[in-house]
Parts: sequence; C-alpha cells; structure tokens
Amino acid sequence: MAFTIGELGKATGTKVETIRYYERIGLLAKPERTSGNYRSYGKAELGRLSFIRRARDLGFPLHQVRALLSLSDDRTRDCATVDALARDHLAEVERKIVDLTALRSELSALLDSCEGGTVGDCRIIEALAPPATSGETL
Amino acid sequence: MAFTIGELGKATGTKVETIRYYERIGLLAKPERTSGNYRSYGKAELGRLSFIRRARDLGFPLHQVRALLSLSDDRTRDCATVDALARDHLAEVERKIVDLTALRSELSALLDSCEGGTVGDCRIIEALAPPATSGETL
DNA sequence: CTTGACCCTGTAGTTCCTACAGGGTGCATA
DNA sequence: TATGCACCCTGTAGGAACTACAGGGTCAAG
Repeated sequence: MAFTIGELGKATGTKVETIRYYERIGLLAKPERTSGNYRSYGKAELGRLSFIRRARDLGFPLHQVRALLSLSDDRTRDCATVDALARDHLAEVERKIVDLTALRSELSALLDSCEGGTVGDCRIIEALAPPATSGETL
Repeated sequence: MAFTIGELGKATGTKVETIRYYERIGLLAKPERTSGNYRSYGKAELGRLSFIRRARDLGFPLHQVRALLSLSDDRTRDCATVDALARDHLAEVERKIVDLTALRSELSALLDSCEGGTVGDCRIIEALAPPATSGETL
C-alpha cells in the first residue's frame, strides 16, 4: 500500500532521479516521509506519475502536462476554463492520432513487403510528409 | 522550387536555429549554398524535415527518428534488419495510439459534461493511469 | 555487526533545442 | 546610389527536461 521511491519508479518506468526532479519543480507534491527520512508514496501518486510519464511519452511538454493535471487538480475552475483547455488538448490529441495512424500504415506496409523477402520501397517519410497546407503541388 | 532556410522553417513549423542544429548533428545533410552563401533547400529536404518534426511531436527521441529515417536512407540493409527495426517501432506506435485514444475519450467526456453546464468529475488521470501490469488490485 | 541494496541531498553533465551577438546579403525605394 | 529592412551567416550561451555521479545515511539479511 505504501511504496518507496524505487518501487514507484519501477512501477511507472521512471528513474528515481526523475521523480525527485518532478517533486523539485512542483509537478508532484512532497510526499510523506518515513522515520528514516525515506519518501513514502501511495496509489494516488502512482496514478499521477503514470499519467505524467505517458503524457510525456506522447510528446506533451511538461507545461502542457501541468495544464492537463490541473483539469483534475483544480476543482474550483469554472466550466468555460475547463472547456477551453480540454478543447485545445483534444484537437492536439486528434492530430497526433492521425499522424500515428499514418506512421502505423507505413510501418505495416514495410513489414508486409519484407515478409515477401524483398526490402521494398520505403515510403516512411511520405507517411508524415509535408504539412497539410492545402493546394500545394510540390 | 528552392527555398531559403526561413521558408523551409515556415513550411515545417521549425525555427531556423533548429534546422541549423539538425544539420550540425547530421540529421539533415549539408545543403547547397547560393552565391551569397545562403542555404538552399528542395522538396526532398522539406519532406525529411517535416517527418523529423512530426516524429518529434509524437514523442520519439532523435535517436529513434534517426533509426526511422535510416529505413528509407539505407538501401543496402537486408530484410531481417529492416523487419526488426520496423517491428519495434510499430509496437511503440500502436501503444501510443492506444494511450492517445484513451486520452481522447476522457477529454471528450469532460467536454460533454461541461456542455451540460456542470464541471463533472475529471477522470483524466485514470485515462493514462497505472501501467497495465496484469493482476493488480490497488 | 557488517555487507549490499536501497535511500538522502547536492551538483554537474546530456539532449534538444532556443536566443542572442556581431556581422553579411539582397531587394525595394527614396 | 544609398539606405533601410528583412533575411541570412557563424558562433556561443542559455533553458527545459532529464540523467549521472559524489558523498553520505538507512535497513533487512546473514
């Protein structure tokens, strides 16, 4: 029910130093301490750190992670504020899903051609290719 | 048909300094120069830089971006090498799609509850919550 | 009671940009 | 022709987000 920093790190795939860093910058609250001055964490911190790490893995910078966390931290916000914040992030999430889906297609196609024994043309760059500035004929 | 570094930056949403940085670390080849010593780029560089930026936005570190680019750069690789590399990245891409989809659901739910006029409980942390270590009962 | 795995605080290094400083290019326009 | 102004050049230094020690304390096992 209570973990050490090392256990929390293992459970979330985070280096111990990184957890202390997040505490230092205020992304994680200062945890309880044991009699021997060891940090002691519960399941709430496990969830929060897990969220942070996965959001980071998805390319969100820490200031955006902080904003996302504030959606659940700050129960005093009014609807309009929450709405605007969530809407922006939703748009970004959807954009990323589109890009990842294109990348997945291209990696799949590459694997399929490999299965046939030949390397085949790699169009992986085209998968995430030029910005969708409508109307260009490059 | 040929762009300056500033145009390339605008087209890909990249700062000029970042493009020069990518050149310095060998992620982009040294481009042609004009008579006035300006860098001159073509559409190949536009595609490549676009790919790099979007892969970065999706959370891939530069060494992985380099590996992905090598799939299309290195025409001498054998199938087994390409296969292993592509397979690893495909797994990671799929994992990210799962996470982003969960995050999208949670943000949508939050927006829906807002639309109803109430802030509603935010389960955004749960969306990307603890690692899927099967069998835990926290 | 000591040994090894873990924890503590600090600080310095790495990655990936980002922002000047100090100077040159190139095109419009007065 | 000159004189802006926006853009380019090569540095180098700063910032964000970690990551890796150094030097020392804690604790369960043997």
